[in-house]
Amino acid sequence: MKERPVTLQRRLLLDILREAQGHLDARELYRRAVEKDPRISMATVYRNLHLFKELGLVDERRLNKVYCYYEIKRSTEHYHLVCQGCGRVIEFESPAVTKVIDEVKRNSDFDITRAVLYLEGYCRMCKEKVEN
Amino acid sequence: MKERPVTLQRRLLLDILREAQGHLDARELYRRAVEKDPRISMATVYRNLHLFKELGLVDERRLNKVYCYYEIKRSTEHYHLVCQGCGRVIEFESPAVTKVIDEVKRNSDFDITRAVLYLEGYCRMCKEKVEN
DNA sequence: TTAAGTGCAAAGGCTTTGCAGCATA
DNA sequence: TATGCTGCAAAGCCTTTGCACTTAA
Repeated sequence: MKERPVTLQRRLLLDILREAQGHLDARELYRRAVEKDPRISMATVYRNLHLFKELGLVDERRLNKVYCYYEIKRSTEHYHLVCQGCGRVIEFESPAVTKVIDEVKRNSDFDITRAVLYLEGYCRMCKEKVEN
Repeated sequence: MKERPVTLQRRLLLDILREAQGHLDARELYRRAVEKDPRISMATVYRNLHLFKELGLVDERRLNKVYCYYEIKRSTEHYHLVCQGCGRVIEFESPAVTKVIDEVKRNSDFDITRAVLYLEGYCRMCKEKVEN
């Protein structure tokens, strides 16, 4: 494996991602990073997000938005629920997804490496707003 | 409902989408449209894709790519399998997905309007290439 | 006739890249 | 010291928008 220097910027970005405990987009990650290191640049954010992804440290998710969300990879697989009203993103786990994957594996010649699932809808608050 | 003139461009774009029987991105849709009408512009493609989406005629899918795929809406729900080797996109249906949705509905306060699921992996051909 | 759509070109928004200087190992 | 990273600014891409002209109804 190639040597990768541990720079201050990398440490900072990973710390923020870990602290965030959830999906951040590049812009938000940058915003938080600048608070601690005003000299950090957007290019560094993007370059390191790509690196982290390559190293398997973070997951990149495109929740039907223009930009991506990034989050520290965790041991348990989880999926997302996106509220179309307020944009809130909620995570959930679902053993039933495994069944879907198995079903597809049986019926196709694909080697499945990743399942991307997200559900769109309205959370309780936004649902009520729409009804009134 | 608002009056919507049926323009030549709209007819052409819908025809292409219908013929395609699957996911096209804006660029490819434009490429095919230009063959029949060299004067059509990319702006028209985008404007009409938005319109079709709004009218519920097409579905917009972001299969973890920079751009979106568009496809004519069909009666049966289906999902996508994307090969990370060659980029091929294969559609599949899965009743098991319904179970996942029901599960989430029961466990959350969300009103779910749409499920986005796609699986990534390697098709048989690409799998073999990787192994050799 | 007239409201709506189209083409063109320019601008937007997110992301990538070239390059010179800087930092890690 | 040498390879690799950073900041900056410019460029790339996909998508949207302003405006004058054209078209469907």
